[in-house]
Amino acid sequence: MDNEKIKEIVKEKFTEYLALHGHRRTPERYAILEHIYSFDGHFDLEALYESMSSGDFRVSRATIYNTIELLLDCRLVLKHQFGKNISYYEKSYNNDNHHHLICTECGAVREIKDNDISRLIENKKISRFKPVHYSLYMYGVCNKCSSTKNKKIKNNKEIRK
Amino acid sequence: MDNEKIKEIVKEKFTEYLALHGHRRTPERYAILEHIYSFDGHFDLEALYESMSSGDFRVSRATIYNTIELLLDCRLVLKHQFGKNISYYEKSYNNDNHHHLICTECGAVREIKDNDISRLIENKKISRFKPVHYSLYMYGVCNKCSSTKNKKIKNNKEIRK
DNA sequence: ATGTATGCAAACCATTTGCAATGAC
DNA sequence: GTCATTGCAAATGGTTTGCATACAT
Repeated sequence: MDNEKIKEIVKEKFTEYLALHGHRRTPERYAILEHIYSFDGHFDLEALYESMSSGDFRVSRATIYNTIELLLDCRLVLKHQFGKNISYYEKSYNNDNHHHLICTECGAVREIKDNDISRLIENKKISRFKPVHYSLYMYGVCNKCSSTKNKKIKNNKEIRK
Repeated sequence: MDNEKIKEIVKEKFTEYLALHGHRRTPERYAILEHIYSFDGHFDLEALYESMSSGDFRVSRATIYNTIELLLDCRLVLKHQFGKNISYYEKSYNNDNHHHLICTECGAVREIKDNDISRLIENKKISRFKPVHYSLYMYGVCNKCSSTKNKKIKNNKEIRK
């Protein structure tokens, strides 16, 4: 789908959400949404802040933190915590379901799709719980780190001989 | 399995790990492992610290933070981040694979088992990545919050009429 | 004896909060 | 005009770090 069309739709959805909850439609909030839907992949809020600071609409950190809560609540943005003490986010509208591979050595995050897994999770019926969304994180060692790690352990063994 | 037997096994595994990596076998490290395997469920490190402080073996926060890294590395403990800016942990040996239901309203965390999902994820072949473990978090609304939330939105609508 | 591990306190840093000024309604 | 929202700066709090002391090897 055309990216401009997507932006239009998410803005409409945001407007509906704001109205429903009695929140004001401020230019800051729309600028943040617009900015988030202008690029792909994960981002943290400091990066978003800096990226917007150098752009044409500057907003404060406080406003970014406030607005991201609204965007999470209306499901236009997803939050991830991959292990470090920092939160990452990604747009969620028109962003197909995917799972995350996280390298425990270097922290690299890769995305994969698997419709069988997705379908099974989405169709899971749970008593006394209304599922809204889910995150599947697979931790392991990426190709790049795989050889390095074995070397390290081997070295330790050698040292102790 | 008998819990004392489990403690014995995990201590052995920890010893192997320490030897392999050239780390010392300090009483603090074993006391922390022993303590973690003395109860069920999730815990954060502040709770662990306080729990151990009132017990018979006091360790510093720094040592807890250091030791938990080792226990994560040798896979005797699992780390979770359920959305808040705090990390939770749980023992992983003899702790059957389960998934987490997280209520986005009240933050309550519930565990469920689903062998079909587990099997599908565990058997997934991924190129250029060696999976070690995974976490599946399902976010939604628990029974208790389900009615409360609808009331809230309804009230907002009424107010705006 | 050597140097890793511990304990303490200070530092760090992502996030939250308080408050005066702004502006959406 | 009212009060939610913004921006700034200070506060918070989980986690990390620096360093002197202790102790596993």
